[in-house]
Amino acid sequence: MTTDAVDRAELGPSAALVADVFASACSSRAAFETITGKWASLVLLALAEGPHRFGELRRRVEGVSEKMLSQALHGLEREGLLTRTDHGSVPPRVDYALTPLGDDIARRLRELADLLQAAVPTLDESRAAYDAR
Amino acid sequence: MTTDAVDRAELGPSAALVADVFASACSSRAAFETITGKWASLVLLALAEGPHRFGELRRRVEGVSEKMLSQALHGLEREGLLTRTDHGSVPPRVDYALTPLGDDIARRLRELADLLQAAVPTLDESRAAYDAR
DNA sequence: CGGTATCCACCAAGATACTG
DNA sequence: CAGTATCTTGGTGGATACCG
Repeated sequence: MTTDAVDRAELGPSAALVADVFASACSSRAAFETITGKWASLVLLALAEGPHRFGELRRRVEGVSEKMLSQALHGLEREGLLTRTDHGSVPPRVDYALTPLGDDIARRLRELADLLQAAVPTLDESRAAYDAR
Repeated sequence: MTTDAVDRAELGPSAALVADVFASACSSRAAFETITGKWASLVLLALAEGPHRFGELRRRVEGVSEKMLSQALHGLEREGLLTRTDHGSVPPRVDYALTPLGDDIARRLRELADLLQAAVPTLDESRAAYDAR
């Protein structure tokens, strides 16, 4: 962590923690941006339902391209949120699964998604009202 | 909602819900993308600590430009996650505050951020290990 | 099947300047 | 103070083609 974040450690609601998502240099912020990325978040959500193969993810996450999926997968693997298992067989088989940390995070994302899914009518109304102005 | 999502309603953990974040046409997905946007998520986190003025948010969310902040604010207001209160005074004073739904969402994001902040050592290690390969 | 490589278009986003 | 307007550019992401 940076010393800036240490200095600020007594201020926020996350007082006991040294890290700070608001700090642009903090690695928690970088991880936060990876996770909240357009595709990465949906990949995490998909993997929360169990391990998936590349093609399965491609189909599950509607609209993702191979390139973006590959990129998201690498990013999440880098942050240690998922594991990649290449079975080295022919035809190839590669499984992606969440690590414990990844699973924790995915669960929160799931709650968020559930909240949003339940709020769809409210959301649609707000948007319509805003656009009508 | 799309009929596809209705058809899929009995499959996932969100079985009871008709909406589906995985569906690119579902409004919950649009909201999900707004919320998980780079700046919007940090704005929500900041507002979870109480109402803020424009300038306060600008300072709190390290690295955000006026343009991006303004944009994020409009997006969140559109989704009905925050309210904008213009006091119409001179000098101008405008307050941004979360709606109940916005607050629900922000709380989940806070949990996510806390998880990440606590995991910083793990995160740093994973990243270093991955980059070393 | 599970990707990578390359090219390209577009737009997100920064910088700057200006206004109510 | 609280923004909007305009310009410019770098990176995101789509399409296509190809490889182990």
